[in-house]
Amino acid sequence: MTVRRHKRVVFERKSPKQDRARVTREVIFEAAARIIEEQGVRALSTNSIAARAGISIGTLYGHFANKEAILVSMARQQLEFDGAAVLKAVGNEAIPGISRARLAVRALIRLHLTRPDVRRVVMAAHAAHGLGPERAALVSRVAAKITATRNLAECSRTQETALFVATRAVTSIIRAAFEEASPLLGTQEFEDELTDMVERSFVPAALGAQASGPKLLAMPQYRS
Amino acid sequence: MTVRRHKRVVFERKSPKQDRARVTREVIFEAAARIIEEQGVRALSTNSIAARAGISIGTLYGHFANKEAILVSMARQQLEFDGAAVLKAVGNEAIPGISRARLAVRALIRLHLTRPDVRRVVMAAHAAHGLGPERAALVSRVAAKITATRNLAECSRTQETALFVATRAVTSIIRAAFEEASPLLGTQEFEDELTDMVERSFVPAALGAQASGPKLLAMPQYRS
Amino acid sequence: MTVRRHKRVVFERKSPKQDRARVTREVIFEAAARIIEEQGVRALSTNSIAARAGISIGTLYGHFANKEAILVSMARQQLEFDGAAVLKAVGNEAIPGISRARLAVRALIRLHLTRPDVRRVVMAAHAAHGLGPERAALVSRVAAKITATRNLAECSRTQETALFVATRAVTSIIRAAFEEASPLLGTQEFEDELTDMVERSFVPAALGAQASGPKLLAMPQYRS
Amino acid sequence: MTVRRHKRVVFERKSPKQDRARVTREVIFEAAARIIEEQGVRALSTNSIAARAGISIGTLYGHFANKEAILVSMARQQLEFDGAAVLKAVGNEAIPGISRARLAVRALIRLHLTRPDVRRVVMAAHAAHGLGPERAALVSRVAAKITATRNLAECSRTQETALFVATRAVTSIIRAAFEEASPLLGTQEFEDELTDMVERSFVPAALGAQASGPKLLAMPQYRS
DNA sequence: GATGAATGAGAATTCATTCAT
DNA sequence: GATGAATGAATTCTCATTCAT
Repeated sequence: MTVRRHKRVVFERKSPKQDRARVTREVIFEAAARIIEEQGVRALSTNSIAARAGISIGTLYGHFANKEAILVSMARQQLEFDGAAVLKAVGNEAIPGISRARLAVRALIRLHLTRPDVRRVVMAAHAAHGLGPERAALVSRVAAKITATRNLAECSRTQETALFVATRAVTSIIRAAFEEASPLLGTQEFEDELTDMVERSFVPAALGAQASGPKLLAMPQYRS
Repeated sequence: MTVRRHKRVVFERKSPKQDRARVTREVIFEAAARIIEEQGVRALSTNSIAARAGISIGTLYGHFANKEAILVSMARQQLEFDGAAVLKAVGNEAIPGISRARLAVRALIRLHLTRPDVRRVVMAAHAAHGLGPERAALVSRVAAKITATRNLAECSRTQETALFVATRAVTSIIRAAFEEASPLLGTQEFEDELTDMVERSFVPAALGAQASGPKLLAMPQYRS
Repeated sequence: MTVRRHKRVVFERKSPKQDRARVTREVIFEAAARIIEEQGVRALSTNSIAARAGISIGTLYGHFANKEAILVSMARQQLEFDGAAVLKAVGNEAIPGISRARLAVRALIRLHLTRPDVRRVVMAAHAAHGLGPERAALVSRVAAKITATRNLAECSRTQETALFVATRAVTSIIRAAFEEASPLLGTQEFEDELTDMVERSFVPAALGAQASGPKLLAMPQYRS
Repeated sequence: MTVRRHKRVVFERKSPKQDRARVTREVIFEAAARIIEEQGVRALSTNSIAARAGISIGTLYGHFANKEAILVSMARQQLEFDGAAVLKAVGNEAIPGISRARLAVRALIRLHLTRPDVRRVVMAAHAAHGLGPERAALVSRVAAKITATRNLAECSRTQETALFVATRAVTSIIRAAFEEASPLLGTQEFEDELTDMVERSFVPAALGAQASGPKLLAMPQYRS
């Protein structure tokens, strides 16, 4: 009896118990996603999720503290997945002649094309919990990994601002296109435009400075 | 007794009935806004709105069919206001040396700095009701009015796509900055970056082609 | 000031004021009836009645003390109308060979075929207000008028019980047929059966005794 | 420890779960009945029922979809009970000299004497849900069981019509007597009259034809 | 750890009725 | 007498969460 039951074996990544828990969580996620897609957010309740997942409401609460926790968890999983997907797409240098920016934009558009309703709902929950900074951090981390391979020093503006604007431009515009049910979504033109936007943000300093011209008068007193 | 009470004065624009209704609606809007700001969306209920507005729940339902109708109405009012504000800002040529793009961006940032929580909630309700296209139409209308005074023909891309991307870039990025509670908000740098983005979108074809030429610093990114 | 205002002049059947009030009441009745028929009792509210009648809710309350008063009033009018209709039908001796009982049954069936839903609702309201006895009195009065021309003395049972059973049998069975959406409604057979039932109730004692004599085929039945 | 607690005993008809649910339903029924009797239908609300039943409103909704479902359920239970009661009464041949018709009539009157208000309300709800045909089917089934033991073939009219009229006559007249608070209720005379009516409906064909006499002129076009 | 009946605060909405104009 | 905005008690029903089994 050297090895205790329930004790994780060293080379085993996850114990059966943990695996089972993970499966249950996935089942819950999928149930929630289906309800959002098929019946809308208003039909999303802990009871409906449990019923759809084929588990009892008690079990659901054994895995998540409350309803919001489910959505936030889903959002985090999605964010992780998105980050990995973009990194993978960009890292794929197999196709020459296509800029890294375009690869990233393309990957993001594709990501947003799948289960847009679910994405919107879980991200809204994530944001509503004041986790915007968490998301920002993740986006920045991924962006940093990509740009780290290039020399960013030549850029005309602070890396951070440029990064922020460029990344948000792409993700936000895609989201806006969805919310407005824009016919542009899925067109080549849309991809081109976004790609250009990103690339333009990283035009060398000299050119950038020239392009943006005057910028003489600042914008003072903001107020709510 | 030359002038009777209750007698409508000639120059009154609106009948007392309409005015009263309008005032009540405004009172309801303000109450809803305050609740969102002070207690969050979850505390927003028809009962709480009526209580805060100092009217009975019955009166509230006499003015709006349901809770959602209130939010959608607020969103529409806000959109109208936004459009007017941007047009006014751009039309203001008093300050030379500041591009129209910058004026628009500045106006939008200022608009978003006011009651951001309220804006987020009402816009979400507006979008949730499938009114994305309605909003898109309004944005396009305003953008068209602005660009109509410039020669857009020189632009390298379809007017529509360019317009869409440019306008959404600005509004969406500002919104994203809010949701993430970004420290960039309110900085000069942020305004500069957005302004550049818009202006670059409308750089004449030739220059545009040149600008996007290098494409050396591909800067993709990520988001869920 | 011999003649007071508001005092009805003797030879004037109805003052214009009263006529107008009567018209308004009829308009209200018709509005209520239409709502019951078209949208069901649940849609019947003082507000919906006023709206449908094209008058203000305040005016409605100027004519009726409350919602129930409207229905009770409608029921009374209907009962009066029913009584008159039956009496007229029975009095019509133009068609020889048709028994008075049959004429009454026929008239009642026809009455119940008109606006059955409205009838059900207003009669239920009438009964719910404990006005059953009022209705009973009216039915008895009509029945008395009809049978008064015949020699009821020969009947084997108390006039009252016989009357009660016979009249209720007809009206109640017709109503039951409606509530159960019975296919018998409107058939000749149904009329025959009801007519027989009434006539049998008034068969002279001797014959009646004989008829009920055998009692071989007892046919009981059931209902909740 | 041969018998474990929580272990279902072999002869238990129903699982504890089902039993508990059944008890709760009965508690709800009784609470509703009491409110109807003591405070009238207008006091009947889901809240008042739950309170009176000593359960939470949530539990009530866990057992019934809505208020109407409770009443319809009560009506069905009552209909089942009534059918069984009548069959039992008729089957009781212990008392000779009393016709089956009389036994059935007597049973029905007795049934209607208990909780008349409750009966009226639940039956009204049942009918209002368009379940008249359901009720008709049950009545017919019970009537068929009773008459099945006798030769109905000799009857002068279609079995269906005769059955319908006879059964509805009894049940409807009893109900009418209640609604009108008739003093006849509970008298021997009333029972006699109803019994006669039923028996007369099943007088042999020959006699029946004779009794109903002329019936020469049909009654044509009915219309609402 | 799973179960699911029970909970009950609270949300949305209705509607009979009043009353100042 | 007409009007109809305002009232607010009352009603139906939901749903996140708990806890005994």
